[in-house]
Amino acid sequence: MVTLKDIAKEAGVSVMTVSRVVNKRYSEVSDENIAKIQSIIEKLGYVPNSSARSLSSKSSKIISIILQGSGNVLESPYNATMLGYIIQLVQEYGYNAMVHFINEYSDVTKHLQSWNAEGALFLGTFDKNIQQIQADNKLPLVFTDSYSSVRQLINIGIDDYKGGVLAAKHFIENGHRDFAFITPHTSVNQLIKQRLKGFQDTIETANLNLYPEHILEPTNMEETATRLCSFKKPVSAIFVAADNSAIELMDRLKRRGYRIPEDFSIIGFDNLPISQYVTPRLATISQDIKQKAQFALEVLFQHLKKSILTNAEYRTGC
Amino acid sequence: MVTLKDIAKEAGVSVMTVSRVVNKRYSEVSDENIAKIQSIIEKLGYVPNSSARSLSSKSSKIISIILQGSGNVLESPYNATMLGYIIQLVQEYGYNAMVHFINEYSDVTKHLQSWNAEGALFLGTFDKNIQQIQADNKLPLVFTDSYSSVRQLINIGIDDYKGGVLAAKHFIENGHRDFAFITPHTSVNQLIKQRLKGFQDTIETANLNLYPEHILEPTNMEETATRLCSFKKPVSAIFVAADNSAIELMDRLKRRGYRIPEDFSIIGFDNLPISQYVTPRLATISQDIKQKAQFALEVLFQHLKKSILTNAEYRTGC
DNA sequence: CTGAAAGCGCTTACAG
DNA sequence: CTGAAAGCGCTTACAG
Repeated sequence: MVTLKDIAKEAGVSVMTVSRVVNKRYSEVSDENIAKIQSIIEKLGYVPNSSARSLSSKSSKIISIILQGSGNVLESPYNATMLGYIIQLVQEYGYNAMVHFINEYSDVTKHLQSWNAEGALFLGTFDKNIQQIQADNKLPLVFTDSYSSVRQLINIGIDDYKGGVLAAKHFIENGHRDFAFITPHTSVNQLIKQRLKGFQDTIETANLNLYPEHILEPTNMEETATRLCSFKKPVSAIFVAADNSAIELMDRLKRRGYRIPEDFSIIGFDNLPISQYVTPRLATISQDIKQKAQFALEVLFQHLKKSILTNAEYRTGC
Repeated sequence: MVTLKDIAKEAGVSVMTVSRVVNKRYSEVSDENIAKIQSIIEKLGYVPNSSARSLSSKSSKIISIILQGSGNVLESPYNATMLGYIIQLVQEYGYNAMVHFINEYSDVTKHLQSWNAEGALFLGTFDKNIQQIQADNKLPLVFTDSYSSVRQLINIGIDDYKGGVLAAKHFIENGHRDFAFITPHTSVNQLIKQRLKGFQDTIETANLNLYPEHILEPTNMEETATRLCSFKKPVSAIFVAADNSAIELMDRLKRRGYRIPEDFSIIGFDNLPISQYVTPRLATISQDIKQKAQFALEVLFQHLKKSILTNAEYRTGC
């Protein structure tokens, strides 16, 4: 491994002079030395040791990306797409992405402190633990899709309530009167509840009803399909709060001989690419994942620069 | 930040004694001190500094995962699923996952050396640069889906050739005589060529033909659909070497009024969950992504332990 | 069983 | 413009 010392010896200067060149502090070094040192760096293939840098400068150039959930969380296209954009952007900002899948919340602090991460980005549901995480970690923390009531919080989300409103309006305008709401496989969190609330409020404003027994939290889509088809008061309009689940449900219903959208009209959420390849195309509430990632990183680096933690709440449309 | 020194002072011992407890070298410390130190660690919430460890011990506990490709590579369900399993496993082994998206191959060395990664795992096409990467980095490197001719190489792949054979056999057994082969959107690499070769060889062994003009490398599926429908010698059996692309093509053909499988029979590759939710269900060559990830990590850690780099080639069935 | 010394590769802060 | 000193938090290697 080539070190500053090796370069210094070869160039006949001190390590400090080499360090200055490596860090592009050119105004502090003579042109002659800059040229000489750069050519030696090139020749020897010097790569700075990030651990040493992190240790001495307290700046690790690491952004931790923390995903909550069970099993392979990247099987969810939403998580995968979001994570992909985030890593791309972290790299563009000149940082390194360390990815952690989390179950125990105490692990968050462990990971962040252990690597001296400069900032962290959270995907998934952390609502109940945000306060603790914030108390333990004094670095910029950006949450996504959170509905925590913590006041001092940076969150990037969409207007999930409005998503529910849009779904309900669409159904009502198309003459539907009997609705169901299906939560996705993932845990039922505040985000889902917001979508439900927007849906429900809009239905009730139109003097219609979303019956409690028509709100399902499936663990199993096959069973959900069975229940949907055996309601005493049949429904015609189904809002499934995530495309994945909507597509699976649609498949089950079709295999039972029901026609979509004649027998059941379905609206999903996310507008994943795949929702356009099923038959019929899935109607869905769209959200711009790329923009969400961009926002999240912008805010993160803004706070990283300023080192000021202020309250912030950002929501984009859908 | 709490350090070894803080704990040592509080416990009235040297940092070495604390270090031994932190590293669970209990046989070297008195029971009394173990208990005392552990309780202080707990009380103060001590987390070891990984940079310092990495610097002094040369063991970073970092596995770099390197993805090649352009744009958001995690929009590919294959990449996302694979990465998800890999990260899960890296964590289970007690290591940390650093993820890098790569375009320039020189960046590989930069990243690996900079963080003193203990091992690296590669997703995507690196064939032409494997030799260089290996020469520059003396740590266990595990490639996936590679068909490099480099002799000293650890690779985890499936039998892509056999995948092509299976597709051809299925078509032939079902009476098809006119075939097309479509490469996926991604770059045409050796892996795709193997699938093609297996397909082509099997067709020719059956005294049938896969005409060169029926092998398409689409940049645009709409255009591909147009070309498929305007062949002078029409085809009935289409092998698309990735599910994503197969599903998109199927959609285009259906929208033009063609019936699947009556007008065109299609086989994909990967058996992604989504292939079972399109109508009709996509016939596809299955590969076990989870098992591939498990193999990859097993081999990586095997070599990490032994610190011996031997030749190895692993292929699972499909 | 315990600890003092040296060092990992870098940066900060200072003196010149 | 340049460099010697000290230190970041830990581990290795040794002495006792």
